[in-house]
Amino acid sequence: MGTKQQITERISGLLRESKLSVTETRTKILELFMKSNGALEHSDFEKLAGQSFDRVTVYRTLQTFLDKGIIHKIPTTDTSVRYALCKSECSEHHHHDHHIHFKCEECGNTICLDETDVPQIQLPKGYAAHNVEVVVSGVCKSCK
Amino acid sequence: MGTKQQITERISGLLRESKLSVTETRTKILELFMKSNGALEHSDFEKLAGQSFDRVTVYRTLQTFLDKGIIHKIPTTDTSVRYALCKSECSEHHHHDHHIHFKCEECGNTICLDETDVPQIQLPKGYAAHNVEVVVSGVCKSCK
DNA sequence: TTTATTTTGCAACAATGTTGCAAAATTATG
DNA sequence: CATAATTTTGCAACATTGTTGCAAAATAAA
Repeated sequence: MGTKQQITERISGLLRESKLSVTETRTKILELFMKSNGALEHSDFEKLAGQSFDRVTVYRTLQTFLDKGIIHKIPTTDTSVRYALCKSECSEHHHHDHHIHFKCEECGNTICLDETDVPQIQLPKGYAAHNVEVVVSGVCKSCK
Repeated sequence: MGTKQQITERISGLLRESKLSVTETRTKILELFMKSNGALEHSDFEKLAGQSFDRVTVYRTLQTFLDKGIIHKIPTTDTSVRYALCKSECSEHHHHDHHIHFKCEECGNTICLDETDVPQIQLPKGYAAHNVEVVVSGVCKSCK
């Protein structure tokens, strides 16, 4: 993962590429994403290392990251919203989230399985598919 | 779909099978599910034909139906929760929702595609799959 | 360093979901 | 069919989650 220094520089670069000011809140939130390899939800951000950020700021920051293609949402069956970092192929105008998500029933973590292909779905006649979301639930590697 | 009378009887039977009292609220909500072939969200129920039901009653009714395996939830990327009727194979203890969902970007409707197979997903080693949720978004038959 | 722009935090609000409890409706029993 | 036991409903009050406007603070540009 690199040193703290390297990560901070990588984050600054990422923000500048997206034409966003490099601020403390944004840096901390991106750090958290990089540290955790799973998906995060809103509440994970408020109790952030040491200091606490305003709820409103967190909402706006996540929305900004979504708009710029830095993060993406993962579908859930409850009212929570989960976010994960996008891979480099994503950009503001072209989203490319073609990977599946795995939710562990034991630890509750949701992770992106980047190497697993999204299957081709044979839809009935008359339907046009633009995007396919797959969420598999079960037991993950670590909980087995 | 049968006459109004037949539908009412079918609903009563369904409720009694699940050991639930046959009440007006429950009947109306199940009628709405049967009339609409798509998935419904909470707000669809409150403005229900003629009369309006208490929000709390609707929440509790939907939760009860979920518990009994009469309806199931459909994953979304926002905070809304969508519900659809289960097929007959579902029961209180064994859920069998192996069908995919289609969300139309034009009309906003979500429907269950019962005939379309859920694909086999090849997970990385160490992962055990219990359930696979697939939501395809695009343009539906009617909106094309 | 100063100015212009962007971001943050607060307050206030809106929407959504939950809990306890008494009244009403439904079901079970004699 | 009438009454008792049980379940469900609706209200009030509250908790949680998400949104908007605006002035102060932080960041970027000159």
